[in-house]
Amino acid sequence: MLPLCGGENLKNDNETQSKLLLSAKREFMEKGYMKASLRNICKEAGVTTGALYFFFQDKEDLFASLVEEPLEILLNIMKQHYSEELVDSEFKENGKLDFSDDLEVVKHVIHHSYQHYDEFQLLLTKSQGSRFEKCIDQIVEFSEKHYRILADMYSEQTNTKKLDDYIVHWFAHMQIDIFVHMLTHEKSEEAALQSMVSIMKYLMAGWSGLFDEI
Amino acid sequence: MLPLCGGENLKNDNETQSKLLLSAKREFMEKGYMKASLRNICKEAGVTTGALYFFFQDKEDLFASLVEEPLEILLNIMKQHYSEELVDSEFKENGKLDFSDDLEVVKHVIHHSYQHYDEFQLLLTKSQGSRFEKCIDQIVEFSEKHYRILADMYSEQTNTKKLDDYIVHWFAHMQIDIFVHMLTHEKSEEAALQSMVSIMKYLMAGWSGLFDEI
Amino acid sequence: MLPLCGGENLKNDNETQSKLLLSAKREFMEKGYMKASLRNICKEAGVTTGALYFFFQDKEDLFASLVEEPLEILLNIMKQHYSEELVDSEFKENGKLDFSDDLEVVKHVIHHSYQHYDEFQLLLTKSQGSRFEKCIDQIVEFSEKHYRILADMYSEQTNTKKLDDYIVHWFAHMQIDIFVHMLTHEKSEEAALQSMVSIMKYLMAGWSGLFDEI
Amino acid sequence: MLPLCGGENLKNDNETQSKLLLSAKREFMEKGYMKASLRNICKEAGVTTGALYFFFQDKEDLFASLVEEPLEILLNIMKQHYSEELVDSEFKENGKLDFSDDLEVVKHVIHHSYQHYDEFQLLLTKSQGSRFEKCIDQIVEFSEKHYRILADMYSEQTNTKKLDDYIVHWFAHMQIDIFVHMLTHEKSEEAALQSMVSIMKYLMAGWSGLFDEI
DNA sequence: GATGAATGAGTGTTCATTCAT
DNA sequence: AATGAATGAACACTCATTCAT
Repeated sequence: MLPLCGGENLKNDNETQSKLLLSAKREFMEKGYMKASLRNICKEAGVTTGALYFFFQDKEDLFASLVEEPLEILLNIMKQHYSEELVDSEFKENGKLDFSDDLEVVKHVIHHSYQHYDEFQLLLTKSQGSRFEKCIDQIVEFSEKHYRILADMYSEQTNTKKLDDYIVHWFAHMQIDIFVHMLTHEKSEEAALQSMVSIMKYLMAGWSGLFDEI
Repeated sequence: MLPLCGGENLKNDNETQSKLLLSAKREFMEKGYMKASLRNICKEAGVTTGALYFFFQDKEDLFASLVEEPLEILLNIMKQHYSEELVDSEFKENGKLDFSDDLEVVKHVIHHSYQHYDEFQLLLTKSQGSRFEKCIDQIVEFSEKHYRILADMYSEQTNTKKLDDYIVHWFAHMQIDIFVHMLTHEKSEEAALQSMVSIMKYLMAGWSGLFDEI
Repeated sequence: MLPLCGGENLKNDNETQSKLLLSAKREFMEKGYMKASLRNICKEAGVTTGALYFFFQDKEDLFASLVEEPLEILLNIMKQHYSEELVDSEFKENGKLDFSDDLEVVKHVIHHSYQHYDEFQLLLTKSQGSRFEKCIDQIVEFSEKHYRILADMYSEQTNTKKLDDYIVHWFAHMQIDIFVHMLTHEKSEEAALQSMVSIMKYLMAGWSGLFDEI
Repeated sequence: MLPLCGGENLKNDNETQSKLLLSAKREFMEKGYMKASLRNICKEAGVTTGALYFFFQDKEDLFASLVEEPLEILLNIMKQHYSEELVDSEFKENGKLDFSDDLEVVKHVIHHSYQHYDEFQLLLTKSQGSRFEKCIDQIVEFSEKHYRILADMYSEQTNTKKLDDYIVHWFAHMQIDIFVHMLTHEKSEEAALQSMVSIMKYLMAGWSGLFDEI
């Protein structure tokens, strides 16, 4: 936390550790968490197994060292945006929900995840067998809470029915699925952003309609 | 040998094989394809390793014996529905796309997949490492082709712009994601059906709007 | 032995057994005794494992059923020729050893072994792991005894030194090696015969010289 | 690391590896390559299976570690002798072929192979199933080329007919067979040498006669 | 910091053989 | 005469992990 040594990330000071992380990233990317071989990671890094166990507790810790921080940051971005959003959340004169903040989050999140493209690939498509295999659920749960609150506020203020939990859950899930889909299929941030935004708009357009349905 | 029982599936006549399939289903369900241990499956079935290899070629064949048929049937349901649909596809007077056939497919598909609940769980969430790990893509590809054709027909008849491939791909993907999500989260067929249908309606409502966007 | 049923080999009366023997020959030829798989032999023969064990005691018995008789016959040919030879063995006026009988044996042996080409291939190059893996030694031993007697007779009658055992052993061995070599490298009986004879002549030419050496 | 002991082979520094090699030699010798059990080798060496795989890639590598070097050296001895031989090859006044160099090779080769007696036993009689199973052919091919050249030189200089390929091949094969035979049957180098030399002389005596035959 | 030797349980798979029917 | 289900030990090999140095 302290900007010692000029603020450089302390972890990367060590060359061996860096080589291991790089090699690990390649191996996990190629084979996925379970099939990845620590033996191989060490060999590719030009380092012995012992060295790996000096820096990392075990296989899972090595994987976590790659993906944990980017995930935490993502979660923090969402947390922060959502709390801000709730504070100044207002409804426009036309009585429609304002999703402009949501689009901001999306942009921010996409930017962050393309900054750490490899790490999010690992997290979203290569983590089966590790403790991160359910990380999507974690993210969903996060945005689900947000939409639950948002929906409740809306239905209170417009005297419409309360949205079913499963609708909210699904909406949140859908959003994350789209996000994952983008990250998996679009190589460039620009393309992803464009697709994502137009799809989000499409989804959000029908959102208020949900409150009128029986 | 004699068709006494009215042509009941011959495969399951054998007790050992049945016990193995049951035991395998439990093991795969619990640990996923890769971490599942054949030794364990045999032990739980009260059978030796050799017996397993009498009935199944290898680990993958054992897994396939559980999930292949349900998957094939699902694909056939989609294939059949889609081909019928295209034949008598018409647009209502109000110029809107008619998704009533799609809803029929969804109902049929959901019914089938809840009849083989465990098998689809295996297929969709436990197949990593087997040749079925990409089966979702296979299903998506299937419905994507369908929506591509549907979209082209619509834009021709209404003189609107042709839909981008990625929009079509996303729409198809989304639909499958919802399906997977339902299957994973809703225990009962009724609940799943209800959720699925209302979400499909929501998605389809905005569909024609896509053709007007820039 | 009795020419019942028209003299047909009784073994081949049974179709299943014949198919097994044929399939076994192919498998042993392709993979050698050890790597041959009984499972595979049965599958190729279109027969179950149990059937194999009805006709044959075990893997070795199956192999023996293919090669034993041809080997016995070969040994008998040698035995018969050699005993005849010793009876009317004489030395020509020029005092040289008469190998014309030996050439007769060679011709007979080669004829027999090309009549059962596959079986001798099995015996000589594919039998490792079975009780026939040392059958070459058996044949060598046979002809060694013959040459021992022949050499002793010669040295007695010509008052030359007695040949060392190792020379006799080597001479016998050499002859068999040549035979094996021919069988392995020459596809046609004619070619083999021609090569074999000229080589034998070459070897035999120097034979008498051995008795003069110190 | 320090060249204390005068550059002694570093491989054998390790005790476990040495024990494994010793145990492996015994097992391969007793059962042959295919039937040898790595489990057993490890047990006899008082070491776990993992240890074996730390030092050797697989079963074949373990076998190769025993026999490869001795074989290479043998091939090199032949290569070197043969190339020297061709350079100063001359024919004596009496017009006979000079095989004195060949005898030198034989002596050298026999000395080398008795220095590594066990390894050559493995190579020549226990290697079936490994990549060395055809190593005799390799050696034959080597000396065959040599005799082909030698024969051609002779026939050119004496204006005699060119020797058939199969005669040359057979002569080379014969020589190697004798060598293998010696190594397999004579325990001591001295006995082997004596036998080998006298047999070689015998064979070479008739060699020039081959050029006169039709 | 890092080495490299070693562990030991685990993997999927193959095999010759048996035996009730 | 032949089936086909079942055995159970064995196989080569891989793995994450440990630890004295």
